[in-house]
Amino acid sequence: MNQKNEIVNKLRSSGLRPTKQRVKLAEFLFSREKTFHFTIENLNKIINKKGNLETISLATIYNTIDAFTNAGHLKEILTNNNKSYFDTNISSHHHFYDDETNELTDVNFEEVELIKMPHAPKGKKIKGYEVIINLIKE
Amino acid sequence: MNQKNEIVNKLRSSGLRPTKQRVKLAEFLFSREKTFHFTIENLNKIINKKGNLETISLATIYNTIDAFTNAGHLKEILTNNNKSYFDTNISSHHHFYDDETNELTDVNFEEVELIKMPHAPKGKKIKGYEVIINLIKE
DNA sequence: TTATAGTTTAGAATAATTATAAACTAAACT
DNA sequence: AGTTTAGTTTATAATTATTCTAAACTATAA
Repeated sequence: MNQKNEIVNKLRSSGLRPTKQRVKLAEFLFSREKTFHFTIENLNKIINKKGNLETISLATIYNTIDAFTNAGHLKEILTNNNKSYFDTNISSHHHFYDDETNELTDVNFEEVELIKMPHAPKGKKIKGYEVIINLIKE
Repeated sequence: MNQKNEIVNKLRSSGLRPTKQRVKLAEFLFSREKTFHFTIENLNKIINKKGNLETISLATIYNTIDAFTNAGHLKEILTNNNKSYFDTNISSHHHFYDDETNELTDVNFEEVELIKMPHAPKGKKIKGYEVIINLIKE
């Protein structure tokens, strides 16, 4: 019950009522060692797989993931295949993107090093940066 | 007629028949000084705006942009808003991405310099990389 | 000049996402 | 605890972006 409390607090402190659905999704997403990349389609399949008694509607999955993303608990990943990808690793890090399989893999922040960076346009400042490394078959 | 010949050759040499539609789109996209970012929706609106006599069907715009992209004449841009963006600047370059307005701006390749890069996973090789610099209001 | 293989087209089909509005529920208020 | 209310969930419809289909068309090779 301790982990559940943590989750509930996390939700509360970002202004999200800890509903059954949100708690379930938060537990699923945020109680893991390794980073998790997913699309809504993926997540929906896992959460609502045949035989599961407590299902969550697709609309709620969309709403919840959106809410988690806005609250900064998930990071949206940039791709070019018009599906939204999310990442449970919200710390600054980079990605391999396999152009052939559309697979994403994390690259630790320290594995990439930039030594030159442009100035931000007027009125803006640099919040961070992300490197996407495109892979193809050898 | 000289510019048109260049376009026709460009198409031919990438295995694309220089049809009326392709030539028109290629002229529109590739005869410009400055880089051009667009979505299919944008392009369709411009090409088929009311009163135009030579219109091009939406399906053909999709097909053509796809063909141009595969031929390497356009670059697909990474985003998180489930629409495909294309860039007439195919040279390796990077982007500013304004998290608040979702606006993209080009950053010249030379303005970013990487000195450390991870190894590609087994069986894969690095095809290229792109740096996205996230901006926020100052 | 004809055949053919590639292309265009309108419209249907699909996929991803967002909107709607009724039923439900967590939290606030007696 | 019981009631209210404002936020949430849900099934379903609607919308948006994209891909498919198959018939009509056209650039090119024979």
